[in-house]
Amino acid sequence: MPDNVSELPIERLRMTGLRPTRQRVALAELLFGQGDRHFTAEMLHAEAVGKGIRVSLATVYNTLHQFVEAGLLREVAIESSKTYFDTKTSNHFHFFFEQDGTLEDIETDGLSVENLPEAPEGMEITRIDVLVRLAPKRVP
Amino acid sequence: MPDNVSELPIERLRMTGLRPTRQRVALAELLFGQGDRHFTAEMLHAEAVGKGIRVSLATVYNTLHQFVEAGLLREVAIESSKTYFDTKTSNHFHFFFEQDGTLEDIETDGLSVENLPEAPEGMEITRIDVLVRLAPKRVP
DNA sequence: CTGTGTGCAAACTCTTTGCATAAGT
DNA sequence: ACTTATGCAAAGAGTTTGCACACAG
Repeated sequence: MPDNVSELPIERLRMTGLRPTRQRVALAELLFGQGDRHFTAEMLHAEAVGKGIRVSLATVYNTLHQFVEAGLLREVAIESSKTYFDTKTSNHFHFFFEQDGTLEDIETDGLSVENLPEAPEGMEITRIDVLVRLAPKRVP
Repeated sequence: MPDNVSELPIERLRMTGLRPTRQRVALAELLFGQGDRHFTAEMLHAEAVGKGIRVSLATVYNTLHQFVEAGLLREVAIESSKTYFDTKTSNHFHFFFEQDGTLEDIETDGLSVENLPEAPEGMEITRIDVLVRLAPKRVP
């Protein structure tokens, strides 16, 4: 497993035209090695440094934006001072836990928005973001 | 109309327990005098100053947060460095124009999200935010 | 009068940038 | 070699805070 797993991100980067540098490959391995993830630049930087990867916060920011541009990541719209990213780029929705500010994918199969009005003249819909906000149920 | 219109914000503020100071009344008049509005703290501050209202940016920030807490305003979740507020507090959705970063209410009574999964154990849904992202239609 | 609100400037957080150095092809 | 990426520190944007003064009740 450790043999070819490290090759995958390199391919992925090459295909997007990004040079597979040490830092980019390491970050890609962290991000795409496991299941879907939600995180901020600082969270990823801390994780990388914690695992002995030498990378600066500025490079993490640069890399994340490059990944978004390349379609490997997307940003999530929440009202927070921090920017959240998501490794799942296909159209899907999120639970947002207000208590701790974490995100979780909504398993989406049948999910849809009904009775959406027309896009205004000359505009087209590029994406629909749905954020379902959750709080601990208070006992009545 | 110009007679009692200026009284309304005062009532509104009293009911929420906020003292109707000069600045708060002036901001409330700007916000609730017309139809629904979407704006940032800086936008509102600029508008107020432009109309000769003497108020500091810090007070605008404080006031907006107090209004949110009082239920007179709500924040809108978009991925932007700036915080957007909305004078319409009832549940409704938004168009987001990616080109210029502006917001618009979606006029719909029938709009709904279908097949939403259960909230996780012990959690309840506090709100559902839907953001329909629009870009200029490109000619095929 | 008494206590809350305001203004200002400084502090803070998150993010971006400029430039010399390092690394990929 | 040639070009692009990285790291660092400093700058930048947006927002919050602390404290003296002002104002509403």
